[in-house]
Amino acid sequence: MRWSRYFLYTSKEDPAEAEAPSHRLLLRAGFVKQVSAGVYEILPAGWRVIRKIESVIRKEMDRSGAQELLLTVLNPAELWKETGRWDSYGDELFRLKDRNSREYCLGPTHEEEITDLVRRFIRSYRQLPLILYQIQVKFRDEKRPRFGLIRGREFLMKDAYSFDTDEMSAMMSYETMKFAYDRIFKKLRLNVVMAEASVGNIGGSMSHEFIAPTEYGEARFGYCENCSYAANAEIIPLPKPAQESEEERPLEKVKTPGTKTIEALSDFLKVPPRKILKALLYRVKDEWLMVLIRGDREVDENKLEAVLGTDEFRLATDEEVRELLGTEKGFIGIFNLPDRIRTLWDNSVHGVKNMVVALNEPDWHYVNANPGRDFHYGEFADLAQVADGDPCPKCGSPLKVRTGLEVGHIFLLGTRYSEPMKAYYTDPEGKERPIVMGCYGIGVSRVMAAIVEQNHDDKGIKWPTPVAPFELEVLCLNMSDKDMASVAEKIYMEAEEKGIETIYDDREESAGFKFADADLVGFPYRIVVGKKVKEGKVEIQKRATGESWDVPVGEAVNRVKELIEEDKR
RNA sequence: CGGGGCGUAGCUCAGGUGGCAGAGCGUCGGCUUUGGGAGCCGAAGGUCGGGGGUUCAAGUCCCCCCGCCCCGACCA
Repeated sequence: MRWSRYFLYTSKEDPAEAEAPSHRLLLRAGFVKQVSAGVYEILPAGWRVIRKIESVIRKEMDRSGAQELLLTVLNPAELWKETGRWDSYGDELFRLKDRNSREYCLGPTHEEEITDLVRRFIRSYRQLPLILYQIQVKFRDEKRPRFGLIRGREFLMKDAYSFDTDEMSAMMSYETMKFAYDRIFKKLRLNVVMAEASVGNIGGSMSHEFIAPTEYGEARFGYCENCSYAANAEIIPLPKPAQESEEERPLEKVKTPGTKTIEALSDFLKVPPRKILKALLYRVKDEWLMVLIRGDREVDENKLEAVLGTDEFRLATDEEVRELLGTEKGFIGIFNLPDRIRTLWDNSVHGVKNMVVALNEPDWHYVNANPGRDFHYGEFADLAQVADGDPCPKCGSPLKVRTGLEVGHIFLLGTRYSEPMKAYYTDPEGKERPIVMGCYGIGVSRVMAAIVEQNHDDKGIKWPTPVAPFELEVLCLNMSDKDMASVAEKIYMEAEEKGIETIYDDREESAGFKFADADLVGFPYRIVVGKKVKEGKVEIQKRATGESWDVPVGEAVNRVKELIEEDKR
């Protein structure tokens, strides 16, 4: 491909709206174009990357026995009503009506449609197990699309679904997919951690997330370097710590003017945050709940949701705190509580001695409050966000907690969909049984973003060879120099002939301009044709490492071919 | 959905107290230049996000709406 004819237009300046590196670089280097919030066009160079990612996925899915098909984007509402998700999916579902007022949605995922398809063809245990998959555009009307391709409202996804006769067999399908995913991410040169995850709304009994560690990420996960445990932070349990052995000091009431935050109170009293009892008032449906947690801890609202069994809760407003407790936020405590307030004590509070506790009186705190003597614990629960250094639930070593991007997620669904949709098969005894399902997703467009997040520097992208839009760029530094241009042309033709995916920068631009563009767009190898052609030499440069080699003109293409093949192994 | 920021040329942005619509980059034409986003000359390019209002006069002040980004909540 000649760059002078290629639909690839870079920009010298960072786009104003982008912050995350992948968002910024994919826009600036001309891979994608934004249409509206969370909706992107994928331009030719970007599409070449996507197609390579897809082909890696296809190869591994096919190899594991899965069969590709293509479901519809337009889903009839009836199927979604069968599983109850027409209502429970909420505003995230793009809904529309046809000219006859029949209701549809744009598929955000395809459990309903695939289950409908399978129940029409699968009748016998002899037809199972079965794994079907597709690569298709998905629609989710996210409340907050973010970071370009990382969280879009329209995005590409590979979704696979497994169908088995029983839980045991389903587990084997699940394991098969786990191995396939492992191979896929390795081939994509994406560093991922497989983490235990919660099943969430989709339902089911077991789930793992494949998280690519990145600075800009939405998933928090913890992992243990000692025993290789890894899990999404929201499901890592934190036990009650042991009782502190500190001697109990006498209770004291202290004036603490204006100390509305833990930080301010800690500074004022010269007491570490972990010695402060933090109290948060929640509105849960129509009831009140006070959560007590150590001052150095944050509430993980996913854990709170799991404990409460509902997501219908929020923090109380300033007015509600005033009305109910007669105090201000920052001075909420456990004393003189109205009976109708339920309390939940986070495990972290257990055993802490000589705490600072508010008493629902603005500008006053107790210091040296002790359990048993000055107050009594209530119901304990695990509600705290996991932090770096918390103990591994398997072996007790300190965990590392990081952020990342969830690029894949697999679920053992059980009969969550087959049961309500009556997807049954007949077993060898002639009895009807529900098919046991699993589902397996990879965010294809998000994978492209994740690769950029993990492979870039301040100049631009460094595409790993297996997913690069072109493997080689031939860069002619001066198009008006006849010798240079003809050598560059020859090298370009030779590279194409030898099956190297090559882009030839034949644009009439200055050397600096072309180098800067080459770094930005990030093709893994380039052959620079410059002044050294006079000595019969050109320069090979490797984007990932910055290495370069001067080689004779006649050897350059073969040398690059070797390097590329090595990378792809 | 709550909080914050922004919307002016293709892109990045400047335009106190209301008074002729601007710069750099990019584009087009010409000259010159070619190992790290070159230089000079010239040109084209705008419903100032949209609507309403105040005013002799609105990019600027007021009201309503829309869009985009960031934080939080939410999220297979």
